[in-house]
Amino acid sequence: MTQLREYLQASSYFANLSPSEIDSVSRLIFEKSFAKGEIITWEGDPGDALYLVASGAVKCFKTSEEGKEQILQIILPGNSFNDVAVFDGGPSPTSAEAMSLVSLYGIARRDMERILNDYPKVVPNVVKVLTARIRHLLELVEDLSFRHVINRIARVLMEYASDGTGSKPKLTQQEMAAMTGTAREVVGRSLKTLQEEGVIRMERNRLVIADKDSLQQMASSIS
Amino acid sequence: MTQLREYLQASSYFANLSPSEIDSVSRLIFEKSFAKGEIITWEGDPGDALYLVASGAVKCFKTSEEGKEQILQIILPGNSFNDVAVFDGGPSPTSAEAMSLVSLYGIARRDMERILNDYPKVVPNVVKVLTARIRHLLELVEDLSFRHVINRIARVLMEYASDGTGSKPKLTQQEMAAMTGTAREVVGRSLKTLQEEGVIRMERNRLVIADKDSLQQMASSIS
DNA sequence: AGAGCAATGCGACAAAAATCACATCATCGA
DNA sequence: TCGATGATGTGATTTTTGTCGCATTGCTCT
Repeated sequence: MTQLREYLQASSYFANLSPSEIDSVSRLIFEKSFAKGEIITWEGDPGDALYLVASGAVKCFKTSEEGKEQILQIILPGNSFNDVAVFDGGPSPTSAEAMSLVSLYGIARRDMERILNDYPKVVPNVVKVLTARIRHLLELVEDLSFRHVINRIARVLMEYASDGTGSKPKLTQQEMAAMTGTAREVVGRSLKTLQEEGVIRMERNRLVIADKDSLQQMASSIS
Repeated sequence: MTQLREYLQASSYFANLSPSEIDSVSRLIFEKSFAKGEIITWEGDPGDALYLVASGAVKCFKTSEEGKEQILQIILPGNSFNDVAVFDGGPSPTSAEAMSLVSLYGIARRDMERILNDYPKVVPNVVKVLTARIRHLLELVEDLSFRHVINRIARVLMEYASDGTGSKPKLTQQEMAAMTGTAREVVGRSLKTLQEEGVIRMERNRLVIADKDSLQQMASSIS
């Protein structure tokens, strides 16, 4: 319980609440866990609850009619998902799946409404979260529209290089493909190219960034 | 002035304010006009003001290093732009250009803050606007990631077919290319294909939808 | 340890999209 | 009305990306 309160204290939604307010909020929260591969919410579902990731990683994605997947965001501890549907009352625009064993803090929509009502201080935080999401999506659009696959992959590598905390999950080529809007084979070929150019190195089943500057270069360049 | 108040009454931000509240808000608003082709805000500029389109059309877009343009949204009368930068205080994520003679209602960031403070009723509207933007961007990503150019173009044609009000500007192939993340020539060829299939028709410099059902079909299908 | 399944590696091709190079058509001012 | 400029039409060609097919490798769970 203390753990939950500490978590909320540090979260983007509730960081500026007083301890007693945090306490009230925490009483509205339910906990839930999912095993790797389990679907947490389906695209099209009503947005009944907002989730904060306590541990593990969650991918938010869309699926095409033909089964292709586009990952929009990987949610790491401290961040939330399913916000849009909760705040506008519409159907969830994306599906969410546990990429590892995940534990979540959930807030029912009704309760979130109550919180916003009772603690107006939370409102600016909501706005910050939403604008951040917009900025993130704009970057994704920019990527898809301007950059070649190999450059997008370089960006993914930069962003998801393990930071030692172990919170970022190891990505499969399939997942990188879903993040960059391409096919798995293309990711494989791109990684091979990067390797041939000495930018990355494969070490016993582990991908190592050999030349961070070059990678950064590739990640920002357009062709 | 009455015109302005009527406009605000119907806008997504202020629809639920009382006449007297509308009146106070209206006093904070400045008007501004731009000729076709003029840049209203540059990507990277501080978000000093939020704009509501009174008449004309504004395109929000990003530009790549190589000069390619990606249009994110065409703002028609009644809608707003530059919201993100105004609400989170960051630099504007996109540029905005007048697609025709445009007249705008502007609200300085400071004033918008004041409004949010004085009239909390506005807050849910802000959230609605932001979530709508997120949903719109998610659709764009879906489009770029899942659909072929010709299908994206079909969507653009569906969405921007003139509705008789004349508020939707006639799009050039160049603009359609910027909306669908492709090159002008590809748009031209796609239009030709659609024409050969009898889905659209070119009538003396005017594009006519000949078979709306087929077009709708193309717009939703994936390949 | 070994069966089974998921993740990779990779060659060969097909398809879509981008690029280049011009010709032609419209439109809008002067 | 005549240019000038912007918008289009179109073929040829190159790049990039997507797809198929299959062999391997590596990991996990008994």
